[in-house]
Amino acid sequence: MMNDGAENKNISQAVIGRLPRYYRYLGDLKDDGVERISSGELSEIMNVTASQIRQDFNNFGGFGQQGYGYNVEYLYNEIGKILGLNEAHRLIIVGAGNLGRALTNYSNYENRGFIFEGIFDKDPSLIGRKVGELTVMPMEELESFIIGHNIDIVVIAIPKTGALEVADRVVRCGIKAIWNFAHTDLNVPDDVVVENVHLSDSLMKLSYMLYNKWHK
Amino acid sequence: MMNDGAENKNISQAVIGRLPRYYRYLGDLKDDGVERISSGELSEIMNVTASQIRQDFNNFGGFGQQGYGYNVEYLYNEIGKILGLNEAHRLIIVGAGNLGRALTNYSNYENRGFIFEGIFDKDPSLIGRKVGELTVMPMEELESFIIGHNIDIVVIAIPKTGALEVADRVVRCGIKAIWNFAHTDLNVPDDVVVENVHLSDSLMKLSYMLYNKWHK
DNA sequence: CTTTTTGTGTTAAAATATTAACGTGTATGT
DNA sequence: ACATACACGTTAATATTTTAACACAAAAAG
Repeated sequence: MMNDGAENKNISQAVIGRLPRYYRYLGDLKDDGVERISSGELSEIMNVTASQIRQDFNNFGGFGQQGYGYNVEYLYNEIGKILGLNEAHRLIIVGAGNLGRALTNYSNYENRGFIFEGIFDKDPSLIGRKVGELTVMPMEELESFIIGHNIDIVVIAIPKTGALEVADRVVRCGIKAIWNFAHTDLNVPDDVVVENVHLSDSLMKLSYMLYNKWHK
Repeated sequence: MMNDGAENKNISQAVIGRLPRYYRYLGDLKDDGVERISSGELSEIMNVTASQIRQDFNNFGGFGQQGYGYNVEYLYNEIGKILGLNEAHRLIIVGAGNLGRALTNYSNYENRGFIFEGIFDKDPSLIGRKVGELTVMPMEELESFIIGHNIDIVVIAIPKTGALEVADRVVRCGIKAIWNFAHTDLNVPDDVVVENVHLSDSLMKLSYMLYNKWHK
């Protein structure tokens, strides 16, 4: 039996962090034509415990049925909704360097629903250049573009010098979500969410694990 | 008083994940000329509890002194050693697309000690092209290059089709660490460590948080 | 030199997260 | 139609992580 849908329950970061992975595996299963799956089967494929899977889904009310399991397509769609993928997101990228250009192209392929509307840089020699289907714009137009194009999410892909200033500027325009690739932490108000992708940190973690393989 | 250095203690993933962030803040403090710092001061700067900081460092034996705190430079160096940054790492990138090219340049600037030795692609039209100081090589030369140049770490920056095969190939050459940007999980032996950077997952997490800001 | 303050390493307590156990509803097979 | 097996949601137990408390060593002050 389903409960209230748990809209006002406090979902832990641990659970949220696992949702995209569920979504990915369920998408693959769907593409393979799999119609139903049990927590036990999924647990084998994903290398997690069946208990954790049921527990995680139950945070949002539970999507399965006793004796049957989960309908793959239904579950896939429900998790998509939880992740906010039913609505389109409009993004801009600040920084037209290698990383900014890579993200423009990469994410357009992989992520339906995340639409890259513009790319900015302060370097005059880059302005006007094409990046995929976009044209690099000067930083002066940042604020007006955000407001005029109803931008949801700002991607910061510039060195740490300048990242904090850009964050301040976009927050003042009402931006509530920042995808931060700069090598620093941002200081933003409580109602603004930041997802950091610190590539150096990730590489250091790999380095640690390489030299300490005996732990797991 | 310091204990044995805790070489054989089992360090949790939670702690390891925080080490690079400590390293980053300590590096900044060092650059600012700060000589000593207490867990209390550091906790304010980093927005974590002082207790956690002391607990984390104590996993490795503890680096501070009562009544004094921590010597910034010493602590910075010690954490660097723990992360394996005292030794040079030789990397290659598989995939000379936008992301692969971005990583080549990005990481050379940001990360001393991680040396990019080569870049590979299966697309004939890319082979021979310059990426920074490197020249794109064909996939046929992958194995011989890894062995000949004593490569430590392989970066996978290709679409998920092909990623598993590349992982198999490099593991057969004795590679023990993979930095994986492909949109899939790799299946590798137990003694090989994989650090995943799933950008789509990260973006979905941001999307979730944007629509569920009330959970902290 | 003695006293007071500082701030660690460490132990204990509280909070979270994960795993296991189980009762019950649904599907499947005879 | 009935019995059996399946597999969920849920509760309970275990394990891990985080936070708080404290005893004592070193530094600073008097």
